[in-house]
Amino acid sequence: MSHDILVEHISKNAQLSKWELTEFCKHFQLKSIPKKTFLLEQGEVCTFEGFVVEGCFRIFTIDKKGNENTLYFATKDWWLMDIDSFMNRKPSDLNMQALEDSKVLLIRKIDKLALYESVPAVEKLFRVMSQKAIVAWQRRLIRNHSQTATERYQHFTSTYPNIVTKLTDKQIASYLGITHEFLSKIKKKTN
Amino acid sequence: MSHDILVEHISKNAQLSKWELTEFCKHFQLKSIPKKTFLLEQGEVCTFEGFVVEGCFRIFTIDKKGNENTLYFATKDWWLMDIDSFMNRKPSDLNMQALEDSKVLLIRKIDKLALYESVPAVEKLFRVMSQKAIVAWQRRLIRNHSQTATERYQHFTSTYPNIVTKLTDKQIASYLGITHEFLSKIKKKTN
DNA sequence: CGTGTTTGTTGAACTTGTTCAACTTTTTCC
DNA sequence: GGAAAAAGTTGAACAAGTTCAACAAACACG
Repeated sequence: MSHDILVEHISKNAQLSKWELTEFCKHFQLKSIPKKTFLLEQGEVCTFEGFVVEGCFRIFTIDKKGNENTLYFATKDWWLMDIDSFMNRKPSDLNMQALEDSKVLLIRKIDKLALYESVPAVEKLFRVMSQKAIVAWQRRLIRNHSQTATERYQHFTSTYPNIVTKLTDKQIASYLGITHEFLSKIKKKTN
Repeated sequence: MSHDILVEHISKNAQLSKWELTEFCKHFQLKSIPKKTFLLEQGEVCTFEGFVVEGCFRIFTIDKKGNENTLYFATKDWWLMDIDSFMNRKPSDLNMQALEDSKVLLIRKIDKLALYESVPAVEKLFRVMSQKAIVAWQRRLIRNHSQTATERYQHFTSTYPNIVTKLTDKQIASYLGITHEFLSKIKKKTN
């Protein structure tokens, strides 16, 4: 059952009682997202949070120059949210697109907010997960500053070998912050 | 009184009752940190969290190649913490150094953890602050990928004009992820 | 199954940013 | 106030990464 994956995931970040787990999970609805579909598109207000059960998403933004910039890839066990848009009801800068047929557990904003009130442990859960996320973002920034594109590519492929297989080189390049032509040259050299 | 600054700051992120505010604040001790002093040094385990009341800190890491990489600068109203080290009792990768005579409000880890239990609103407070921080880290990453060093320098100086005046060009360059020689050339060109 | 579209490759010229070294200016601190 | 140290400047040679264009390979889909 898909909720089991969610339960297992959150249990790594906070201890919730059986009742709390049930309360938490019951607001999440399973939804199938076909390949190439956008779960969220730049300009829309994000009114949900999602947890990937199956498949893969790319979260990216398109800047003024028209370049795609990939923030992250989300496979099983990753969260999909645009915090800024969700919190402040503002149009999102992000696109969330399924790279293959996928399944997500979705919670509506109204239910999420109610959950914070009715199950205080959910505050801790998201506090802890958010703090872990900060650490990850900080580390990625440091890597971007201290490593070459080649090193970053190697780090990415060795850290996420199972995600890499689902991606095109173009998508990987937009995650690393380089052109896909240059990634092609990197791959040639390191072979 | 220095606690007033803290109260004002947290009130922007969560609504705490008078009692909760008092409970929260009473665990913070004011400490003066002379210029150039390290509040935390790479390799130590971080057992506190700090809130800057006065002065300025630089939070940076030194990588294997010996290069300094500045994560952020913290002036009045900013938090000082190494989440990873604090949460997981692991040696920190970070240095927190006062750039001028500074004052911080410090809370010990043991008190912070107790506070999460005794004042649940503190969970929400740090959940909200952490989520805001994630948004900021994501934005910075996108900027690093989509903008040139010149654009990033201009963004930094216009976003933090009051911090810039406290910094050397070397420190700014290490924040932008470029060499100080190149920053010097950028400044010459844009004049 | 084939054809149109997207993805990947390669090279040449170019831009951005680095390195090193020599020098000047500013700050530190006794 | 003056010597030493740190920070900033500049130029030349270099390395990393981009751009554009042309072509090849892979994939999508009616």
